[in-house]
Amino acid sequence: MIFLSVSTRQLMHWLFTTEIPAVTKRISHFMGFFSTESTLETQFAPALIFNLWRDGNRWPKAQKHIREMAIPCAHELALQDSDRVISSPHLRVRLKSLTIRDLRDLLHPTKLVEIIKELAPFTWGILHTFSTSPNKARKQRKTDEDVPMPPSLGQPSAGAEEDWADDPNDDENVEEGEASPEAAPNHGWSKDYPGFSRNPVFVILLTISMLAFARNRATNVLPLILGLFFKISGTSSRVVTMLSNAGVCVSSRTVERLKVRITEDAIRLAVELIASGQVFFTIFDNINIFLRKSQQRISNSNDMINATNCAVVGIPDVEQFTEADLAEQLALRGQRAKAKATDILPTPEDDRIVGKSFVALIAFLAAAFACSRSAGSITSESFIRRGTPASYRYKSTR
DNA sequence: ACCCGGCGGATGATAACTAC
DNA sequence: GTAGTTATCATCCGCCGGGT
Repeated sequence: MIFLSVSTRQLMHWLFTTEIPAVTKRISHFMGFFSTESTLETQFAPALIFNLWRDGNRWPKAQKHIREMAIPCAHELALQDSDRVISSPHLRVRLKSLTIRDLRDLLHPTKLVEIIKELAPFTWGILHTFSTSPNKARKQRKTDEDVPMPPSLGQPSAGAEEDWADDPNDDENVEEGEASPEAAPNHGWSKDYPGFSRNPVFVILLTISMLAFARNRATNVLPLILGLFFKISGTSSRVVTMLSNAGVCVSSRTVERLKVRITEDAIRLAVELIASGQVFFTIFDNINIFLRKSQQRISNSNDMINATNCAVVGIPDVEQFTEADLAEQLALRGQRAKAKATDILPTPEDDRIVGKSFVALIAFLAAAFACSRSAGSITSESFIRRGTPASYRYKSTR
């Protein structure tokens, strides 16, 4: 190099652009990846060069420019992440074909965390570094008490996205923490992020969801769940509109459509159960919801929703009615008018059964509670299916 | 190319607030 | 005290554009 009086730049440019076979062979070897080697620097020679360039003690002024070189690569990685996220079938919900079963499956945000983490590892890593790196107070506390912090904090290097701590594998914390932070029974995530008042995993999940929803409105899993949650929590339409514009949730109108859809599905399930021949019972329940004061000057009127809720509950372990029972059943029709108080008077036998049922109910609740503490969910054997067959509005005047 | 999901805006009602 | 403006709500409608 000195003998020929060429600059390093000229030499490097020639090395990586020449067509001379003896040189290209060596350069290809230099650019190759050798997975059997132990360290990255021996696996991939450019990594060795890059790490030498990153020596801030030797070339402090160059560091700024070397980092800037990585920015276009970061953009490419972000675009790849984004493409994967918006084209994933797991993250899109089609309202028209949504069923209650689908919706129940969706209400497990832990699954979403795993899906998005896999689809967008780079973006997740960047946001993780952004949100979980210790702030001034935590750094101070760490030096004072030597509190163990999650790994990967405080090293925002380009390779940091791979080595952050595994996600807390707790079932409902993301959902619970979002729905009712005070009532959440176990803050499982807080042991992974000591000192944090919010679960960073949920924040990152929501961030990526918002970004993807802004780019492609069909990537709507989390916005749909959150929209439903906001709506049924009584959030005002202005707030929902604002959150919808920010990409947090779908519009109020879309939540209305979702409600229509799952109501249709609920009715379908109820009809299915009734038509199946299984023994069932129904519960009717009136609900009266105050909406707003609609008139005060002439009359005192309120707008209310007055609806009747109907639950159809199947009883699995009861013998089905047969045709032979039909005559007996039909003979009962109209007999209620002749009923007397003594017909429904509890007998000692009833008292005994109610007592046993009560004990059994307590036992079931205790078992369900224990189950929910260990497995994170209650699986009930009863088939409760609900529908809202009729709802109507009228103005009540008092 | 076409379907339809989702969005923005309209609608129609009244209470509450504000400027004059 | 009056007139005008703003806020609020559920629901309806037309249209854009993503996805098949």
